[in-house]
Amino acid sequence: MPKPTPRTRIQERNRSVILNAGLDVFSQFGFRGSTLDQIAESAGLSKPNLLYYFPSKEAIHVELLESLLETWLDPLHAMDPDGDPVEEILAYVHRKLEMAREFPRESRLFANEILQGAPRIMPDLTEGLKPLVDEKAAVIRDWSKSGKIKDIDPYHLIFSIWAMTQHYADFEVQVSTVLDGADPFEGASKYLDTLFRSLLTA
Amino acid sequence: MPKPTPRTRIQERNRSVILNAGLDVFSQFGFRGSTLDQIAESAGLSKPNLLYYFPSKEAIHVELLESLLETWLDPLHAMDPDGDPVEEILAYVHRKLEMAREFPRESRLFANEILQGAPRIMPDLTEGLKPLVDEKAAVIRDWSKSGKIKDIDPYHLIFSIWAMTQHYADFEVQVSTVLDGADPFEGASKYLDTLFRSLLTA
DNA sequence: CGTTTGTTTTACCGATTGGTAAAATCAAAC
DNA sequence: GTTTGATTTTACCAATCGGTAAAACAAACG
Repeated sequence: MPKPTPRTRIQERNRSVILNAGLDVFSQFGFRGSTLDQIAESAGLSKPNLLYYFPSKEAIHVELLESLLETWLDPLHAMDPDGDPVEEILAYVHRKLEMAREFPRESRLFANEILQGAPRIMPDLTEGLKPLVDEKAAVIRDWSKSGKIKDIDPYHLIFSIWAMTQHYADFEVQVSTVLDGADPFEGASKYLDTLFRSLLTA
Repeated sequence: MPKPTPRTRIQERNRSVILNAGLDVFSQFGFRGSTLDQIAESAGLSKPNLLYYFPSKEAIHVELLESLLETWLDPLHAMDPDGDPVEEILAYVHRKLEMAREFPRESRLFANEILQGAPRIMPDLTEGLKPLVDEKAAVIRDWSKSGKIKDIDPYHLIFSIWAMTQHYADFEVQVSTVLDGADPFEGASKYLDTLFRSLLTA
């Protein structure tokens, strides 16, 4: 157990304040583009005080990334092989879109990490994400083979769901510039429903 | 004319060497995460020698971004209102996917800039990208109204094309981890063709 | 040759980087 | 209310940051 549970309330509170500030900064500038001073100011603490709660800049980043990936894969985990194929896949789409709306910073943190070559999260990708995707891809393939949905590549289906839902979080600046004030997620939800429904059932 | 054409061959060659190195570094680490020393080493030049050809780190970044956006919007520009709607849209998809394969660094450079809030390219977004998207969205809307394609939100259609094609460049590490060696673009081309064809014609 | 122009290197600068030492302060238990 | 441990601040450090000055070098040209 390398991370003993925080003892006091102050530790609990300050650690979460720091992680929240770190999420703000890392999600915008990536690991190398972020500074401890930025995070400290955003957290309302002094820099040495940050380092009283975390041993290093990297420790904050790693803790954010690791707690992220679990949450990130939950919706995919929830895809039920025994449910109705079309509704299961569409439910996954909507859950993923909802996460992009609720946790845009987490989405951008992940995007930054992947853009930089996943130096800190690669092991979790091969040992956590890949097996899960393989498992769910097999489920989707079975649905295709048994004629319950159209015959499509399950991997690219999953990629396309990731790409389109995360796009609304990661490229929010661009999206809202083009839409000029309108709420992107409203329209996105309807559009994605139509898109994937027509793909799976046509 | 703030940028006089380079006079000598050495200038022409070194400027392009520097821009190429800058593209390597900036596309991976973003503006703030990149250093002049990194770019200099990647270019095989000394840092002061870099600054002989470019006045600052930012100047390299800006020049990369500006020359990028033109190229980036070309495929959308090429969408012909008088062509066959389905084929025009699909041609756009394939052109965009081809660009993601040929110019993944440019895609990641752009992604980094947007992730960081588009601090250096926002004007070009509102003055260049938005009007073009509005124009093409109107074209697509006309196609919908006249029954040539199904009734869909043209803005979200365009977003989805961007998201899915650029995903293969921006998230290349993740994609190739999951696919484990297979060429992503082969399957992506077929999948995207099926996806958008069924959306537009079903 | 010498001169001029273009190019590269050496040496350096102040500011900021991630991180540390240790004193000062605070909080809670005794 | 004092003692003990948790917390915060002050002062600092070596390394790296973006950038500059100026000398050294190279090339073209008369």
